[in-house]
Amino acid sequence: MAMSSDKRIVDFFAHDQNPCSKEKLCVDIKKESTHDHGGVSRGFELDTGLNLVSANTDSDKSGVDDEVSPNIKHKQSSSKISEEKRPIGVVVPRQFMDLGQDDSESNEIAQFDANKVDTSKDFDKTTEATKRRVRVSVRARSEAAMISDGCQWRKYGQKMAKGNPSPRAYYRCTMGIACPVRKHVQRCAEDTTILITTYEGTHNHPLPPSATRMAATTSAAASTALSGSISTTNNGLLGPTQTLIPYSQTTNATLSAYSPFPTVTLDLTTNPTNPSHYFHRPQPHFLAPNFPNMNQNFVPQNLDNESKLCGLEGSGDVVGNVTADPNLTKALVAAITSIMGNVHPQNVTSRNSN
DNA sequence: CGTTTTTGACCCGCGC
DNA sequence: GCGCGGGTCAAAAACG
Repeated sequence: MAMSSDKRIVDFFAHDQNPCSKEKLCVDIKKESTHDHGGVSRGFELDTGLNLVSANTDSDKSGVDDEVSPNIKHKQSSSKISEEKRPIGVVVPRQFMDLGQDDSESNEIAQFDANKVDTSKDFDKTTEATKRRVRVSVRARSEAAMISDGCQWRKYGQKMAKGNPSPRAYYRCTMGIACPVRKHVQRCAEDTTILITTYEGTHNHPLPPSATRMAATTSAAASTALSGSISTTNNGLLGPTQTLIPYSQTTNATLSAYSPFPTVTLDLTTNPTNPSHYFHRPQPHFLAPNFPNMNQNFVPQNLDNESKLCGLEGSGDVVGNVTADPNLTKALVAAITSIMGNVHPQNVTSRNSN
């Protein structure tokens, strides 16, 4: 796949006919990686249609397999996922980039064509698709092997990821029968006290209250991240419109394009007492839930230079100029809700800049 | 003895 | 086409 220079339309709607949205989504892909260590960039065009993750909106293909036991569907799911890989990234967190690479040729503009958008189409369907594909990555300081999020997990694999001395552990949700939700846990390469947990999939069972509270924060994070207008900038820092999700004023949420899936990154390690360290836009209306059942070793701390430790510094972090579609926000919130549990409505925000 | 973890092997997608 | 790397499987080991 030509990654560094091709522009392509990501057609989120199979029945894209109604150009009801005039939103313009300009994405300047400075750098993007499909892996934590990667450095391959991709330019792309985005529709702000709601099928965030799948250009193939064939519901027969997207709606069933994920409900089947991954043990049974493994061979199919692998190829299917790749088939549906479509970038939707808005912000590429520097911490997930290969800091050593300088992919200058990848600095390109991908422009969203509003005429290709149809936000009136089948929101439910597209939301369902999104539920299954959006990833939520949580960065938190923890001495434990993984943070307690209210769900039960069974480890099914472990791998050494390139560029990171710490192994990546793979877990599968065991709270429900054949629950397709998975997560992987890995320590930050630059700061091993930081635990990076990435969730993917849709729970097919009720979640305990603790998981629900987690969901509230992650969902709000995604919502707020998406509601922001992110200017195209490569100024070397998280951009001036980088969105802060105030989980006790310690959460930094970004929507990442590094993954083949849209990925919301919740950074619970950032410094709340030094807001100038980041360039966050406050969201005073947000009601930050707590994590009462978090593992006691899970201690979000006020640490300066955290972003540097994790590689946040450098250029190319903010790559997008995004005007979030409220429906886009809803879709992503729904996705995270499905991953983490229910969301308190008051925590869901969206802003339509048009 | 049932469940969970470990770990080497395997599959698949992607980049070269 | 080949190699690399991520993700998963599944048998064996460990655990409770």
